[in-house]
Parts: sequence; C-alpha cells; structure tokens
Amino acid sequence: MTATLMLMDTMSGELKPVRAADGHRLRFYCCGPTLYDRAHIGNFRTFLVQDVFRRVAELSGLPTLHVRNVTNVEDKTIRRSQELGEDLAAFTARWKVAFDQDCRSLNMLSPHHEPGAVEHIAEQIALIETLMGKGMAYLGEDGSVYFRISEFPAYGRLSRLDARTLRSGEAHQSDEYDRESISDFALWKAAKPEDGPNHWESPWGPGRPGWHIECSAMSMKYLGPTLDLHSGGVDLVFPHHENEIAQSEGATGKPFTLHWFHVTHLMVDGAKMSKSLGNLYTLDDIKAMGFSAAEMRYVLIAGHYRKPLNFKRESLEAARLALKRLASVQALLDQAAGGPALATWDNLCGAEKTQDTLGHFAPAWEALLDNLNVPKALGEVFTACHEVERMSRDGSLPPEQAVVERQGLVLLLASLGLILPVPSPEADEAPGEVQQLAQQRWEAKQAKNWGEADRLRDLVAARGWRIKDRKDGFDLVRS
RNA sequence: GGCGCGGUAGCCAAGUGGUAAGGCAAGGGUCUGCAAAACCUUUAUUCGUGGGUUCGAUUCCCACCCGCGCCUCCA
Repeated sequence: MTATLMLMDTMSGELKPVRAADGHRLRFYCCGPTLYDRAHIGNFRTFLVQDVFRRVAELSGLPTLHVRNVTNVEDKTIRRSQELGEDLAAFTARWKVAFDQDCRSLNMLSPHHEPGAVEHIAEQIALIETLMGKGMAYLGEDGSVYFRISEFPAYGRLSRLDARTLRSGEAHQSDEYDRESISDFALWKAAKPEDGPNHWESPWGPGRPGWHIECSAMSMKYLGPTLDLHSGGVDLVFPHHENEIAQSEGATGKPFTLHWFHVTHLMVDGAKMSKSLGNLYTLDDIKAMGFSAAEMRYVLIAGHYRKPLNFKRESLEAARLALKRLASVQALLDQAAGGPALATWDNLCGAEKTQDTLGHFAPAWEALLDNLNVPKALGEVFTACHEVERMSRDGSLPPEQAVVERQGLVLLLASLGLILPVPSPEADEAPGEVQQLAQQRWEAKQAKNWGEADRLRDLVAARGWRIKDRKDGFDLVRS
C-alpha cells in the first residue's frame, strides 16, 4: 500500500511525492482571497481542495505548516473602499470576518498563519531593494518599480510560456512607456491621487506594493526561501506564480517552490461563473436555497481537482442524500462496534493505514493518496458501505470487524472533512401539536382505523413533518 | 493565434491495452394495512468524430469537432 501522497506537479507535469524537504514538516503556501467582496463557491472550490490536501497529508503522517495570505491592498480593495468612503483596513477587515465565517462553516482547517499584505510592507520593500541591488528591478518613469524580466531567463517555465509568444500591443496602452519591456511587471506602484490615503513610504517615494510581491515576501518570511509546495487556482499560474518565481528566485538565487499544485476552476450550469451571467453564488446564496455548508462542501470536493467541475443545484440534492447514506452507515457501525468512536486527529494521523486497520475502506484511502482522487475515493467509500451493510445483514460483522470498518470510515470522513447529518430522530423538536397528531395517528393505526390514520398523517405532513414508522412506534423527522 | 485542461449512461463522475467504479434520478423487489424510511436489484455492447498501431483500444498515435482556462493583477 502506498504510504506517500502523490500529487501532480504543474512545473514538471508529473506525479511527484509530497515531501517535506526538512524531512519533518511540509511547509506549504496557498494564495488566499482578495478582501473586497464575499468569496464565491468557485473560490471555495480551490480552498476546499487545499483543505483536503492538507488533511490527507497530515493523516498520511506528514505534519504541515500551512500559510495562506489575504490580499488586503490592491486595486479593487482600494477602489471599493474609496467609493464607500471607508477606511481600507476597516473595509478589508469586514470581508475577512465574512471569509472566516464561511471557512468555518465549510469545516476548513485554519492555516497556521494568515498574513496580510498591509502588515508586511517592510518585508516587501526589503525584497524589492534586494532585487534593485541585483539589477533585477528598476525605477520606471512613472515612479513605480518594475521587475526586469530580461534579467531572469527562466521566466515562463511554469506556464510553458515562450517569451516570444507573449501577446503584445494595444491592450496595455500608455503605461508601457514607463517600462523597459512590455513584460516587466510592477513590484511597487507609485501613489496616485485616486488611491486616497492608501500609500506607504518607501525608498522610491510613497506608493504601495504590487500584487505579486506580497506572496513572495510573506511566503518566504514564514516558510523560508524554498517552499515545499505552493498552491492556487489555475488562473494564477500566469502571471501571478510566474512572477512570484521571478521575484523570489531573483532575490535569493534559490529554488522558490519544489512542488506546484493548481486547482481547476468551477463551472456553473456548464458555463464560466460570472456576475453578468447571474450564476455566481456565495455560500449564503447556497444556504438561502435551503442547503447546508456541509452539502456544499461535499459537492465542491467531489470532482477531481484537475478537471473542471460543473456545479448545478441537482448536485446539492445528490450530496444531501449521499451524506445521509454515510450517516446511516456510521450509525450502523457505531452500534455494531458497541459504542461511538473516539478518535482524535493526532490519533488518526499516527495510525497505521492498512487493509487490516481500515477494512473495506482501505481502497478509498489509497485513492486519496493517488493524486487526491476524491471521486474515486467516494466511489470506494460507497462500495465499502455496501459491504458493511451486507455483512451486518448476514450477521458476519462481529464487533472487532465493526471497529476496523469504522476506523476506515472515520479516516475517510476526516480526510474529506465531511460532517454527517445527525441521523437520530428529532421527535422532541417537533411542536406539541404535531406530536399530538402523530400520536393520535399511531393510535388510530393500532386500532386499524386506516382512514383516520391516513388523514392524521396528512395533517402531520402538511405541518412539515414526516412520520417514520417503527415496529413499536414512530419517529418524526422534518420533511 | 499560442500554451494548458477536458469531452464516459437522463444528470454528476472514476477508470483500464483485454471487453466500463460510485452518487443522484428512473424501473422492479423486500418491508408496510397502504405509505414513508431503509435495504436488495436492474439500467452504457459503449466511452466527442474519423483514421492508424495492435490478436484486441474507451484506454496508445495522428487529424478533426466541441467545451473550459490562461496569454499582465480573476480561485
């Protein structure tokens, strides 16, 4: 059984083992959100895949040091906060609160560090000074500082972009005169009137950092000059990550990132998600549609991260049923094992993962180790569920075996971060009136007064509750 | 135009050089007074199209069609 997580590396295009260079702790960086609006479910697809990645890495026995930045100063944050007449820090702080709420409700692990660009101006300036000192950056005619791509021959390797194919011309109008080359990008942007008070002092005058430099500065501050792994949405491959490589390696002369991990975009109803198409959803929109964050999470991780995932409402309905199914199997296993599981995260991380310890869920775990193949893992999970149910039915599920199978299920649920609905009856939550009707219906049923029983059942249903009969009574669940 | 990723049942989605996981939906069944719930079971001779390699391809090669992403600040 493979013990190491294998993952596609964008740079080499090959499957590579996920490794900690120091042999101890995986240091990885994820490009986080820009704090100017509510994050949408497409953003969360990426963050959720990264969350599953981290879970699987840790559960496979590899501790992590996870850094994810927040971009709290760039064009959009400045423009919008100015439009609102709001202080930039207050503006971005509001969106950070919203983002954190969404992350929590999606059951995402918190990164160990969440640095913000504004809080690391000094580090960014220092990095730019280093590049200036090496002749890899220059002051443009507009007072901004640019990276000199001609000094970094490896530019374009990640995105397999031949410098000659860079589309040039019309799109970039006047500002090209400020730069030596059309491909050079801004490290530091000179203050403009429309920026309002949002500028900082620097050796090149007041201004603000360019977008790319924050990730170089902050990732290296928290993780060192060479990161084990770096992740983001595919759209960041060029130019963002390409520029990060140029800035970082240009400054340090060391490899910046050993393993690149990119997540493909989410589509909605077969189209690119965009505001103009009206198909851009936030987590709140999903909740307003009557679905839970757990269901949303299931949908967003259920596709392979390398393939476009087509989101539709029906996916949420399917997820709801799938989660219920898993919950019922978990309940079955708890019962067969003689009590609920009490596995802690550390426990799970350190545990042996073999056929003997995971039972029928072992293939699902292997699927996760193989390039984070969540769809295959889910398929194997349900196959294992069938087996467990069959054994239970046949009476061939002794407590020792149930304990093993449950370990397998618990590991998979922890890997995927799935939170299962509580399957227990909610009878005591039903309003007294509903309970009374249901009780009367039960009595009518016992008296074989079918007409009256059915009438009362309809009344209960009309109040939004469903009667589930047992041999010796009934349960009430919300319908 | 360049680079990259895809096109598998009604929908979502794995996968393999030897004849297609799983989820949802749908049909049938067990259970039930009838239901609901739960469980069992059935459903792609076929994997965008056309060629080629092979004893054999959905899986490898070539061409074409379609979708999506990036090509300067969008996860």
